[in-house]
Amino acid sequence: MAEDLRDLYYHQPFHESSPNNFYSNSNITSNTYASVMATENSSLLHSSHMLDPSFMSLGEFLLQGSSDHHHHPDAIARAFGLSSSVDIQQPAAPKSSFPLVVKDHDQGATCGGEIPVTPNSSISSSSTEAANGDHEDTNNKGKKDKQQLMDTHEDDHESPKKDQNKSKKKGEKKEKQPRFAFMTKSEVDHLEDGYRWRKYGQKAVKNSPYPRSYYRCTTQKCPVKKRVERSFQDPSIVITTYEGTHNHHVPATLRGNVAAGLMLHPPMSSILNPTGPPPPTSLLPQQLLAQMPPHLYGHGGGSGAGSMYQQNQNQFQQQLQFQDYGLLQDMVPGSMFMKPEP
DNA sequence: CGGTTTTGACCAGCGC
DNA sequence: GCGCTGGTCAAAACCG
Repeated sequence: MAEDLRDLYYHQPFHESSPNNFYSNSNITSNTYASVMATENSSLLHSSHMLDPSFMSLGEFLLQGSSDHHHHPDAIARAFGLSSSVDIQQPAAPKSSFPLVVKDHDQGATCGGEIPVTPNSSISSSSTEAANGDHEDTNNKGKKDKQQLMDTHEDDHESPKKDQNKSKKKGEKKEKQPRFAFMTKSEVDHLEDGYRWRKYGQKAVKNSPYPRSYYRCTTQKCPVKKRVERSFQDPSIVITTYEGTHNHHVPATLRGNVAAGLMLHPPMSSILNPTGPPPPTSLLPQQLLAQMPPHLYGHGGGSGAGSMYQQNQNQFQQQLQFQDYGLLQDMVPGSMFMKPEP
């Protein structure tokens, strides 16, 4: 069953469209969607609902009523490695479409981002690897092992690369890091999440004009990495994959900004409670912001620069002048898909 | 000048 | 064994 689920999840087709200048960090689109696509080692995966082919959108998930204990909000926090609970309300979101996209903030009409799915369709390209979990599960399994080993070596400081590789034991298995991916409708690839990231690689993606970028948390000894790539079938969609759990708090220098950003960002509030008052601050832990795809709470910038965040914040404020954030009314099924343990 | 990004090279795993 | 691919390294370039 898990395999079926993964198959469904991993074979999300995307609309084909022409590339755009997704490298531009200067623009924030009017559309920002966020969706969680997959996670490993997540307690959420035990929910029988996740086995429903219709799946559940992030919005649905987040907003699942407390009556459904399978989807207690705490599970979300747990999924993100958090501890705080969230008061979540039931959305009136359709369940028909798939994959699901949570509309973050948007100018209303252009709530595209809804990605129709053909059950038998498949994504052959690794450009969708983040969404294509069997890729990650198979191809990356060994690579992740290597990766972790290399990471640990990094901490040791810094023997030549070849020595690092030589010193690796083949049999050693890397501990599986919790991982989750998000689909985001955004022109900005790398979005501010409160943590500082350093780009350490970029690779061309097979069958895609868009490269995949590799980032590592700059905090010492923090193992968290993330990959950012753009869907080649819908270039407006960014797929962000987080791997690992931060072993530290959000960098202090960014906290204020992030927190401030939160206050200014209706999207998150709307997601949690579309019609009601802003949620209590306790509902928006920094960790949640940091661990969640940045897009869920608005736009962020590149690799953790405060200036970038400031820039985005300004842009967001500009958006505020024109937008009505009626998030959940327009919410379409999103893509919070929890990838079950194999 | 320190931190970040870019980018070509390198390596391991996998399929054939 | 070979080629392909994804992931990472690390020197150079870039930037504030």
